[in-house]
Formats: sequence, structure tokens, C-alpha cells
Amino acid sequence: MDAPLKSQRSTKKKLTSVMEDYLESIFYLGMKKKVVRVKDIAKQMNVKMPTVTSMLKNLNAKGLVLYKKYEYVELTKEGRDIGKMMLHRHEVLRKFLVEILNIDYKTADDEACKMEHTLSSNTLDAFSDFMAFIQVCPRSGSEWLDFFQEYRLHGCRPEKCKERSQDTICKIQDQMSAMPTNTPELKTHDSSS
Amino acid sequence: MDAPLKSQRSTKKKLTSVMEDYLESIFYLGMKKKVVRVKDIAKQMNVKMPTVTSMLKNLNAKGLVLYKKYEYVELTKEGRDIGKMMLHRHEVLRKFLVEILNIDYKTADDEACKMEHTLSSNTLDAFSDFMAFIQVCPRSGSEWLDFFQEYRLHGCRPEKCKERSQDTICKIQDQMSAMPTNTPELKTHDSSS
DNA sequence: CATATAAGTTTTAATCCTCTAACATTGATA
DNA sequence: TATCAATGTTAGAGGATTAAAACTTATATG
Repeated sequence: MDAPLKSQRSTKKKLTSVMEDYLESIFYLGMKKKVVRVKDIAKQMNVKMPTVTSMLKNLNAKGLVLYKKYEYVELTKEGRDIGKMMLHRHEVLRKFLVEILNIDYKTADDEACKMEHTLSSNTLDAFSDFMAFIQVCPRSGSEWLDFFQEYRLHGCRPEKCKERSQDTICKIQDQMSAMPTNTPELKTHDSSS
Repeated sequence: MDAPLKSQRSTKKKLTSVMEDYLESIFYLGMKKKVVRVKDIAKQMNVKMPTVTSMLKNLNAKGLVLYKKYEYVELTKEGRDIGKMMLHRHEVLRKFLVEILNIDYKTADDEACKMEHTLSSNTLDAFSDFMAFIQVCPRSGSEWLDFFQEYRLHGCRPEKCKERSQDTICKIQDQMSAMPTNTPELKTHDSSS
């Protein structure tokens, strides 16, 4: 008697992050391979084929892929939309990690993959805007990012970031190094999202 | 006959991210509550008490907590180190999300909690350094972050970021908006880390 | 066509984390 | 001390994801 005619069709809604990964991988493979096979997905996802088979049944039941035994795999409209979104998120994050934080590509790609499920759209947008801003704002730009790399390598030595006295700069720097773990409120865990 | 005298003691090593969460929560509660109880952990972790009990047995077997039926919970040296590290990671990430990206506290806290398990130490350090750099580099600083918020709210309008012609700025801006999803190599999934 | 090899599936099981329901202990209070 | 409420534990179960082993189907080639 609860929630009578709610779930419009299939077992739908509530995807796990693993399911999202599968959709992203299938979408990605579909873009570069014409046909997508169980074997390809297994390789992309770093799992064995039986794992893929059972997940495909799952996603098929949810109306996200079209799956029939021994045939190629295809995404439905809905599955494609989700896969595409996940790939886009992935790319935004990787771009941030590579271009702003200067993380090496492989690592950035791995970590983007993990971050992409946890971040809200708002946060994602903020990352994206931040990157754009850095390109746009004349006070920063690529030159400025170079200073950041310099700073990481050689510590407090921003002679090149002029416009302020060395004194001020290095005082702040010392402050940061000694920064204590100040531990404000830690919110409760949340299984949502 | 495999790996004879390897695992120094207990079932140790290979923590799941959930285990890390528990250690972080216990560490956090220990800092503000004198004694840590099952009930507190359950509340902090948003799970039921039996879940906590079984996890405590688990962590106890791994030598990360000192746990005896009906008694208060304490961390071992090793458990405390891990808990402290996780809390530190949590705080670095939340700080980044709040101070740089201007995400609201609650959301930032949630998302930091998820990110803290997946990012490598190197990436974490990069986040941390980046924040410090923004404080230190005279070309950026808090004024500059205000420009970012301005930019997010009103789009391409960095009159305040002088030193470059409006034309150049808005050309770049248009470029970014139209930015396609260019999809370079997507690396394989990796269950490591 | 015959059959070997590559690809895919089924079955069964393991691990991890969680829950509900029922039972046990502790501590305070009447 | 008897008892109640709060706290904690056990037992049993289930969902999610994974793999190993054995079996099935598809396909290419002699």
C-alpha cells in the first residue's frame, strides 16, 4: 500500500557508483569502437567477464542498456545520457587536476574517476568555472600557474610574483607551515547522494 | 605454506574506506568527548549500533582499536594515526571546497568525506599547496578569490582584474563556453589505491 | 563440414557492510 | 534491592560486487 504507482517502469532509479562507472565505460567504448563487447567492458573496468555479464543483466533490468545474450551491448537513451554525463564530469576533474594542480595524467585520470561519483553538480560546476576563471582573469593566467609550480618546487620564493614585499610573503608562508589541525565541526556521515 | 611469517600480527593491513571512516569518526569523537561510545559512533557514522559493534570487532582484530564488550572504545597508536590522517585530509579538502570554490559548508563537508579516501597523498599535498600558494602569491590572495565569485555570478565581467584588454578576456571566455567534450584517452579502471 | 579457439554465460561462493529483532548489561532511581 | 530506561550485543539475513570453474555459443580456418 506504500507508494502505489511510483516507479514509472523497470526497477529503475538509484544507481550505485559502480553502475555509473559501467555506463561511463560503455559510453566511452561506444565512441571509439563501433560495437561494444563484454570483453571490452571487462578490460576497461578491470573486472572479469562474468562480472560484466551480471551487471549487464542488472542495467538491462533498469532500462539503461539493451542486452541480449551473446550480442553486442548498447545503451538506451537514458543510459547514454548518464554515461555521457559521467564522462564529462570525469574530464572536468581530470582537467583540473592536470592543468591546475599539475598532477600527472595517469594519476589524475584515476583520481578523477573516483571523484566523479561523489561530487554534486554544483561543485563540479565550481571546478569548471574556476578553471575558466584562471584562464580569463588577467591577474592569473598560465604565467601564474607557472609560479605555482615554482612555489611547489622551491617553497617560499615568489620573487616573480612581485607587488608585495618579501617580508609579508614569508610571514604568511611560515604561518601556513605551522598551521595546526584546528578541527571545527565534523558533520555526520551521510549515505545520500 | 604461502607467505610464512609475513603479516606481523593480527589480520592487519588493507583497510577499506569504510574502516577509515570509522577510525576518523572515533578519532574525532575522542577529541571532543573524553569517552567514545558505540552510540556516538553510530550517530556520527549514520548507521545502527549493531553495525558499529561488528565493525569494532573487525578493527579490534586488526589492532586498530581497543574494544571489549560493553566498554568504551579507544584507538591504538596505529588506529589513532590513521584516524588523524583521515581527519586532516578531510579538513584540507573541505577547506579547499569552502575557501577556494566557495561551496557551502555542509556540502563541502559531505564531499570532502568522500574524496578523502580516494585521493593519493600527492594529490592531497597539491591541494594543500595550492591553497597556501593562493594566500602567498601577491598576484592572487583573497581579493582575487572575490573576483572569482564575481565572475561566477556575473560571467565575463572582470573589470576589476585590470591589466589586460576586455577584448582578449571575452574572446577567451567565449571559447570556453563553446568548449566541446573532446574526450582524450580514458584510462582503464583501477581497483588499487 | 569439422573442429579448435575466442567470447560469453551459469552456477556457486566469498567479502563487505548493513539491517531488524531479540536478548543482555549497566546505571540510576525509587 | 528491584526495576526501568538506556545502551550494547548476538543471531540471522540480505544487497552489492566480485571471481573461479565449468559449460555454451560463435567464428574462423583447414
